[in-house]
Amino acid sequence: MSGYGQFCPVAKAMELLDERWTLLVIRELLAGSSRFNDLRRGVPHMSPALLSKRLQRLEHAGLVRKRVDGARTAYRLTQSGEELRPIVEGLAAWGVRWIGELGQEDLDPHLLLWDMRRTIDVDAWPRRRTVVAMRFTDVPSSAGRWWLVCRDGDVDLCDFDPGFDVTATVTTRLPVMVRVWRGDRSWAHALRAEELRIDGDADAVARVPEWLGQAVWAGVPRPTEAELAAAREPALAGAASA
Amino acid sequence: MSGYGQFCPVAKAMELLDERWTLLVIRELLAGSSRFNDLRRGVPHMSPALLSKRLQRLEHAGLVRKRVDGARTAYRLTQSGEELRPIVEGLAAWGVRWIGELGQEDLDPHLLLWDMRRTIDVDAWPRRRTVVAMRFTDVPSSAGRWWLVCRDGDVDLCDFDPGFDVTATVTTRLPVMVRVWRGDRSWAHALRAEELRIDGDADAVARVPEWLGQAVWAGVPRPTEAELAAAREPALAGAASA
DNA sequence: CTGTATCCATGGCGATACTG
DNA sequence: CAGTATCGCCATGGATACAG
Repeated sequence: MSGYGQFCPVAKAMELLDERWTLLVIRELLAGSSRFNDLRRGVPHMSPALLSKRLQRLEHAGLVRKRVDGARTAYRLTQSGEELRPIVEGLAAWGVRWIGELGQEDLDPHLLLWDMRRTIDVDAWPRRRTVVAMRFTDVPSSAGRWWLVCRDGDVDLCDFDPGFDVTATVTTRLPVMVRVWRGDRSWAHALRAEELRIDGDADAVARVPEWLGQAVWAGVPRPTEAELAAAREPALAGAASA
Repeated sequence: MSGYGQFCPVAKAMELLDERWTLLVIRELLAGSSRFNDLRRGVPHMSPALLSKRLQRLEHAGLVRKRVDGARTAYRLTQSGEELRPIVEGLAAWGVRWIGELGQEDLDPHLLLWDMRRTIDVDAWPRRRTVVAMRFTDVPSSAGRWWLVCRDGDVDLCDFDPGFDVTATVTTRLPVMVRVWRGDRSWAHALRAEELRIDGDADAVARVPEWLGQAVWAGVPRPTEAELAAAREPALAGAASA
């Protein structure tokens, strides 16, 4: 008996969606990944066996359609899966508003850069090859140096020096970069506080914040002071006087 | 390591919300239940130990505030918890649209009547005492007979004959009533198909569907034929023509 | 009424290795 | 590249009994 024994549509939905990893896989599909290994990159700590199992289950439930084209396989959301987009976006907004504390183990530079890479608005970048290097001073060098290579509307992410001239270098600590990416801090704020440095061609330096931007959900308004105060008391408490 | 190791706000939200039962407890709180035993009634197969544990965890995470008033305890959602309402409603709408198949074990008459009872719009009922009996022909008599007693803006649910005059009696099979309640079928449709009968005072009989109504989420539009067809193919497949 | 304590079985899931 | 196979643990949560 793994179900809830309820006809309530929330219960029926959660029978499918509350399994560990499932909604993150859907998040990846919503973000546009369709290859097995691209999906894996978005959920690094998930074993391939489990990812496979989840995809099968989602396909069985009609949220995902698998298509094999020769040697390649693609997973796409169906209409049903696509309609989870507002829910996943709502969860992102809720999470960014109300879960501010991150553990050290949540700070994965690989995931951060992978997310940057796919979010980057290439049209804001110069047409000619532009390389932004990123250096995390608090991370072992193997995961502490990254290169974003943008050329002609295409972005590549390298964890090794690709050898091209570096247009600008961002140097900071990983938690700072995550905070900026999440939108908890602005680029300007981090720069002013000297928690983050950008070096290189003067013209490029000024434009790096715009080039890299922030996560798509970073703009969600945070709780106001009044809301934080209210959060310490029940909402709509229903006349607590006396 | 029970977390996801991701700073993504969806992942952080799901670390909390993807635990079994959690979102159903939140659903109950959103519906207005605040007493431990009222909450229990909404999640009948959940052990009290687990409910207690979940409430503690939600309180710890700041979604719920516990208040003890003398011998009674009340759990209320905070602002943070309250802001999950659109997400839970979205899940309900999604579930009702895309998960139509219910197992026999999902058809719980107790839950159905409990949901009816709390949804009923008492203002639509007569002011004088009105009793609607419900009889499920396919359910063992112990859970097959119910009485909704409405008087002066108050509704009571009984699983035993309260002894009052019965104004009208609904007789049907449980799956039919659930379908009607979910909005998969209308009262009128079920009556016409003779899957459901209403007996009693002629005037009352005509008004029972209006008195009982349907679940709040029953009105969600179902997938059109075109959408169902599309559901069999990937959404936004991105030019599949060779 | 509002929980807590305890016990135990299950199976989900993490880890690793391996294949077409 | 796209998965499957296998193994074993331990935490999750189901069941029951009991307490303030």
